[in-house]
Amino acid sequence: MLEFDIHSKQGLARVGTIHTPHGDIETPAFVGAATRAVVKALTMKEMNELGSQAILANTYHLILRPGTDLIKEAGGLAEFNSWHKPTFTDSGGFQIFSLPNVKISEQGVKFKSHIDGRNFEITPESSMQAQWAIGADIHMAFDHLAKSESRADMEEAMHRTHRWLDRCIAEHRDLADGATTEQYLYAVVQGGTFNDLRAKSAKYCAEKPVDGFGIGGVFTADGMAEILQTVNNILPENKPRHLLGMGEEPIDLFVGAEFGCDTFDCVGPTRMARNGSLYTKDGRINIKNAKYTHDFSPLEPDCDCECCKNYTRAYLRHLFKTDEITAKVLASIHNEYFVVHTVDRIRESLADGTFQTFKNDYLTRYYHK
RNA sequence: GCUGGAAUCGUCUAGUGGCAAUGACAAGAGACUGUAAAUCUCUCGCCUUCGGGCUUCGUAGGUUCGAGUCCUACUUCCAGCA
Repeated sequence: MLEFDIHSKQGLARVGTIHTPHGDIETPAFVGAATRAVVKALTMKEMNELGSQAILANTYHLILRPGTDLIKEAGGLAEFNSWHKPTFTDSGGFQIFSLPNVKISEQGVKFKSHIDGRNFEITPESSMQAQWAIGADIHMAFDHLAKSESRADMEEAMHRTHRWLDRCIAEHRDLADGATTEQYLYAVVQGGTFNDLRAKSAKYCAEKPVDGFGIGGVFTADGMAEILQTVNNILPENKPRHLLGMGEEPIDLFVGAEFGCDTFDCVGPTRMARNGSLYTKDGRINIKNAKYTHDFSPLEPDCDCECCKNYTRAYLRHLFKTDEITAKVLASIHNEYFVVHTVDRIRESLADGTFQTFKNDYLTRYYHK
């Protein structure tokens, strides 16, 4: 069983430590999105220096390229990409939802590679096998997101996710038998925006022999608090919970932590960075805007990231306007630092009892309320 | 000096009688939440009560119902010959 210590609690929120074979994660924590075994534009050294505790790679993408056998041959994900701290893998379930032309059956999902048109099939069993080959510390069960917001579709997707969870657990147990490494499995809670379905899904997952939980299918801050309260009041307190895919908006991180989530991942910060949308304490700014041409101040005056300590807004704008690779590097360092550090501060404020004040001050300033 | 060729939005460019005029770049702005994203969208002559109105394709004339497109002259640039 994955070890998870809880040091303090405040309502549903908690401060803890997840102990993985590759080290500890102090929670709440923001996990960097390293979909293709890399955080886009950044080196692992840079990720280390900006304070990232863990990364999350995607099974779907790694099956297509370079193939999970290759990662196994390299000695596992940590050896392959030189990230020697904790790792997660997402199951590939999200791609069923996000890609066109997938054929879903009870057995699994058939699709053509978007790269070369080859036919692939992912099943709960093959997803588990792939994740074991990749060798991340924490695996996600192969889940199914609904094809629409309708209750019927949500319910169908939830039930399929549950049936697939049982197959994932069986396969994971088989793979764990005789394995030389410790790898852990999270169940994924579905149910869309329907509280009764969320409750049903949480109950189902809560009773299973898994190491933690992913909460999937949450897409907006609206209604997120209610969903998380429903789900996290049911999930067992002593296992970690990962909020899948949320964290582009700082409010998501506050609400997520406040209502009992321990880790987050999101592609938003690095994607925003590559597109020139950079976090400041006063909200996101588009560094490409003409008004920053002569702005020789740092992006964030009291930010300790490499970008803010060394470069000005005018310089960053110049790098973006000239389409220099370094623009994306510096911007990604800053945005990733920003969210990692925001969650670090949330953790500290929960530990010392100042969370509500910190949250109010932060969000008031960020969203100009 | 002679003979050809060329002049169209900030730049390059499409356009051979129905055109406010093609495409790219540049510029301005917006979007992005378990990454088919170093991507995508919009604006880009002036004005507008969003119906339209006005002024544009080196300059000045001309032909024509109608000219960026045809004709004449001029200006500038390019090539060849002197």
